Amino acid sequence: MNRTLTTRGERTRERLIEAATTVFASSGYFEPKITDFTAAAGQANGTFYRYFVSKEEIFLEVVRRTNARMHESSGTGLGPGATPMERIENATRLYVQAYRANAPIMMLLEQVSGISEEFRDLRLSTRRMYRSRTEASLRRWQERGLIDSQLRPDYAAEALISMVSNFCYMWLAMEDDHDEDVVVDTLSRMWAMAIGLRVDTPADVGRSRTPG
Amino acid sequence: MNRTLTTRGERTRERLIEAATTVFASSGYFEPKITDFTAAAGQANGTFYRYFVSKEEIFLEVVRRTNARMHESSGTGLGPGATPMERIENATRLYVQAYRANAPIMMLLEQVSGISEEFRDLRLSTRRMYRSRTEASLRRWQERGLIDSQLRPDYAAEALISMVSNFCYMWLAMEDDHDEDVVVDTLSRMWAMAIGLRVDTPADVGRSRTPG
Amino acid sequence: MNRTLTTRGERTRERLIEAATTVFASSGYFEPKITDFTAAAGQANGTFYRYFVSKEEIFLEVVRRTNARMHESSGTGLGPGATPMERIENATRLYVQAYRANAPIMMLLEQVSGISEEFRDLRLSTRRMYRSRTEASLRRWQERGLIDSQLRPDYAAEALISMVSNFCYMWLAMEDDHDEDVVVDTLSRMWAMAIGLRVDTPADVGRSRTPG
Amino acid sequence: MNRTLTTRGERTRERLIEAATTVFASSGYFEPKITDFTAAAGQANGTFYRYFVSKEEIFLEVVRRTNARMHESSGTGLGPGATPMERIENATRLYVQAYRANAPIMMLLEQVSGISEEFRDLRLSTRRMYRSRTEASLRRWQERGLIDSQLRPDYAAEALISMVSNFCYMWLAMEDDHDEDVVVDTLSRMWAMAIGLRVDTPADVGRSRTPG
DNA sequence: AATGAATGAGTCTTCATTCAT
DNA sequence: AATGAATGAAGACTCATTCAT
Repeated sequence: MNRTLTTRGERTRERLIEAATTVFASSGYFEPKITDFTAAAGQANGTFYRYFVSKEEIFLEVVRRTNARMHESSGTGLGPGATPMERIENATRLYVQAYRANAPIMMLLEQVSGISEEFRDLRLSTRRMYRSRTEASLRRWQERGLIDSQLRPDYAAEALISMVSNFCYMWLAMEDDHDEDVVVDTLSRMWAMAIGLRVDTPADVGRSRTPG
Repeated sequence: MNRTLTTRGERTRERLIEAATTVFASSGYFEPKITDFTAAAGQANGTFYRYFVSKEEIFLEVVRRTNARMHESSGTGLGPGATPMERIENATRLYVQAYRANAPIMMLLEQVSGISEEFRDLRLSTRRMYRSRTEASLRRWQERGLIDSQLRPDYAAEALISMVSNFCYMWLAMEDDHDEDVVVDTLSRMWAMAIGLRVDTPADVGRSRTPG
Repeated sequence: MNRTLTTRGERTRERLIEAATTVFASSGYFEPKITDFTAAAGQANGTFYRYFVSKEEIFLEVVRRTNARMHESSGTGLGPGATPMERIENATRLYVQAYRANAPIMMLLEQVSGISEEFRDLRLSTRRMYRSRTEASLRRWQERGLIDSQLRPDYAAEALISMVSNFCYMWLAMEDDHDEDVVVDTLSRMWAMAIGLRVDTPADVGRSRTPG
Repeated sequence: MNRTLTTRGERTRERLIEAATTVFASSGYFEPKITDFTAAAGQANGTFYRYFVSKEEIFLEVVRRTNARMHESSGTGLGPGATPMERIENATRLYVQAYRANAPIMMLLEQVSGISEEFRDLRLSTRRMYRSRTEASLRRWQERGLIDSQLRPDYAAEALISMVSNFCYMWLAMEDDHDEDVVVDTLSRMWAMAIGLRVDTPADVGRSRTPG
């Protein structure tokens, strides 16, 4: 296979990737046949093999692009003076929005992550990014005494990412009809409280009943 | 197909299900062929069709049994005097243990839940049970003023189940090497804190540093 | 296989044949599986092989009985003084009625006669009987100068049997809605005329227009 | 499946049909497997499915072509001045010859006409053509007073076609050794006489012996 | 570079037949 | 004699991949 593509070749390859994204999104990973991609791209079946060696390969390309979009969306955009609560809310909203925007492929990746090392790594790549950022924040906030010092940042980060990502997954996969603002508020609040960050609560909750 | 099986037939069917459980657990849903099940059960290939019409059907049976085991394991066994914290810890431990015990099939179900309504429903069945129990508890505790009254119990329950179940999934799917006790302690603690339940914390955490 | 059957065995065998007759009649020769016969007879599948070695064998038995019924129905019942026309009408009516009564199997036999020597012979057995009777009648009538002397009795007999039998076949196979009396009258009249037998016709028909 | 075929594809399809015609003719409808067609056409087994979805479909195509040939052969080619007797003889000869030329498939069609609506319709298509032509002729001749006015043209046409077609079928199916000229003469003569058309007969036949 | 025809290995599925009870 | 479970050969069909144009 010739590795250097002409402009025309580049365009054909691009079309195939776009077609595959659509096809994967609507039919999952297993159902589509090679010819579904070429048909959707308006190409002959033999053409596929000029650019990809297998369904797996084109899927990897599709996922890589989705991952890239997820990464792009995760920049905080907050100044250095932002409070932890602001950061949590901002990160949660960005995650929820990015997940929704890329839901079909993200969910697909979730499902196929069990079938090979390579898929698992791809699925982990985005998660690891969120997890390590979260862990770093937790450490910083623990050092500053802002949150529960007893939590292990690594475990806690994993748990928080689980909460948010799996909530989104179930929400979108199972077609539950949630309101985005309520979702973001609830997840942010629980996130903050789970790590012992001070959150505005009615004075009478919990603590007041068990006066020191 | 004769629906009433003899003892011998019952035993053969049972063997096939057990074999399929093993095969699914180690090879996933898509890789196994019908003959893999019959070979593992020491039966001729045609025998499969006496008891099942397709791979999907035997998988459903395998999952139903796994779900049943998950349900069985979820009884709390705690007396009426147990505190919320005790209940959370107990439930978390039971869930983590049940998940570990049935990990291969639970994870598989996670992965195939996208390929058909029926699989999705089966995957939801266990989740729904946990979610509704959780939601009921949250309502009760809110009524008694023990936890944050601002949280919507339905969203919060979904978030908590997400946190626990997806933590387990990632832990076991990605072969992270966690310690069960730390997992249970961390998840229980975060669960409790996330809902505003009073948790033993060092007196200086959070609240004291950010005085109103 | 034990050849001498007990009374019970005899009954089972009989049930299988009856069931097979029904099944063949409604589903043709190729569609039915061995288990269809046993199921229809209320017997276990293995039982079939105690009495028959194959579907072909039970079919032969079914056809033999049908053939026997066709043979029984073909006796004329007319006295020695009957006229040729009376004999033709009687024979035609008996044939048509017998064919109708045994239509499903007769038609089936028609269809399977191409698949083996044995089936062909069975199909020919009834036809041969009718043909040789017809041929004999034609010869007799030719000797008596009652009919066209130029016709070869063998060919003519074949043609007449073809006319009647195939008319019945198409009638019943294609679900044309004919009236039995009209069928019998038309076939009898044409039969008689075809062999030059004097038939009552309006004086002006044919002959009168082309006076010698 | 791409519906527009290239020249190469067209040729392959054509080869398969020709091969199938041969295979069906010599082995009947049920015996041949898909691979028999492809092997006979020098093609790989998968190739079959590029052009046909099933054995039934290729059989239908084979029969359609045979029917087309039967239709083509049925043009009389006689001028407007031809006598009814000439027309009957001509039509009979053409039918007998066409039947012989396409005997294997015609006989096969006869046999499979019982297994599906579609086959039955195809089998009826040729028959219907002959029957309606015959019926039309009979009506015309009745109007002109040339033949028996008591016969119902529809029943009579059916009977005549039965006589000719089933004679041919038995002749060729059962491998009787008939002489084509005798067959045509006999059938034509009987056809004519059956409808009361004046036929050259020895003056002493029938009528004279049984004086009113 | 693109096409679409051809290939054939890999599976599923049926069902006549045998076997153990 | 009867049962129904088990067997496995036979054949259909799919589809990734190669090939000729």
